[in-house]
Amino acid sequence: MVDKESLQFHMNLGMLVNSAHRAMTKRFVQNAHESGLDISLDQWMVLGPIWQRGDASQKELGDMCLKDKTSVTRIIDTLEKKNLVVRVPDQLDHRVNRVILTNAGKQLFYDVLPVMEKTREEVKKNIPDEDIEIFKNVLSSIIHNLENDKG
Amino acid sequence: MVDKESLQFHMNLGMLVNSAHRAMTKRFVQNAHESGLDISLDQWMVLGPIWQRGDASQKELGDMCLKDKTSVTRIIDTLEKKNLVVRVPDQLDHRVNRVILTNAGKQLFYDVLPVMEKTREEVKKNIPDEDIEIFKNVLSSIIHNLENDKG
DNA sequence: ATTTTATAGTTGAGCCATCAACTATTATAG
DNA sequence: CTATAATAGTTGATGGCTCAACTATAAAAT
Repeated sequence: MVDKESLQFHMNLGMLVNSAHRAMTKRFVQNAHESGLDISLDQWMVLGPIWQRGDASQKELGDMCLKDKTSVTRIIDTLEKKNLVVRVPDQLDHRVNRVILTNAGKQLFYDVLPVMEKTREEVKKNIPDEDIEIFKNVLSSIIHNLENDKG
Repeated sequence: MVDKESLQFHMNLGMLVNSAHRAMTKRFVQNAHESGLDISLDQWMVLGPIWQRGDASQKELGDMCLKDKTSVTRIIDTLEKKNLVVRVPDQLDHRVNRVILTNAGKQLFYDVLPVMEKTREEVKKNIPDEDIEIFKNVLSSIIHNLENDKG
């Protein structure tokens, strides 16, 4: 229930992005839950690149997901506790872990795909494709504008 | 450092929003820190409506900020610890707290305003105004699409 | 007037983000 | 070869989000 006043107040860019982000995350988790699947959006974000590549170091996962290495460590911790992935020490570089999917992880990945698709459709409902394109471009520009975290 | 591969992977809407959101939050906090101010974006989001109204119940703050009541409770806890706001029991309805700014809270609000403005400019740099408008509209539509949390 | 229901707020648990400090390993400089 | 620097990952602290369960108060139903 978003009344006029709050919406007006929230025409502030940052807050709009914040709210949209939380709404999307929440809906994804709810949809997954309704399908009997227990996974967070962040866990899914990490699972994707592992599936895509077969394996990935935590560093690579951080780059792909634009996530901090600390976050990756803890998400992998959680995924490992749930027996969805395993860490395998890299034989060449002993600093790195290769993260690979277990069979349960692969299964979950396939199960979640339609949930992702459903959520995507709910999110985009009644929004013209050309606006979505502009929307994505603006997001990319913002990320680019803020890229130099330490600059 | 966002390479092509990760960017392509991230053309996924949800992840783009996620990343943009974190980048904006991070930059705001960094800018505040550079000005010697210690405040998070969420604390600022809550401070705004209190300042605007003079006082606000936690319920109202949640509505204005599109935040869960639990989140509001804890953000107010933090703000109270920092002596930026105080909870005053409502005399008419004993269930509600009126939250008001302390002098330190008001001072901080004014101090943060230029930081907010600076951050806003950094975020919007090189993005046409009409694209920003579409961007906001898409965000509003997404929030609207996902509004029925329990529906 | 008494039950029932709704509302405002709090608390605990689980997950994620950031910062800073740390270990271990590899790469580079001298 | 050794000292130094860079890289991959972990840990602890602090802050925030969500869910579910809870307390206290107010409003509605009968």
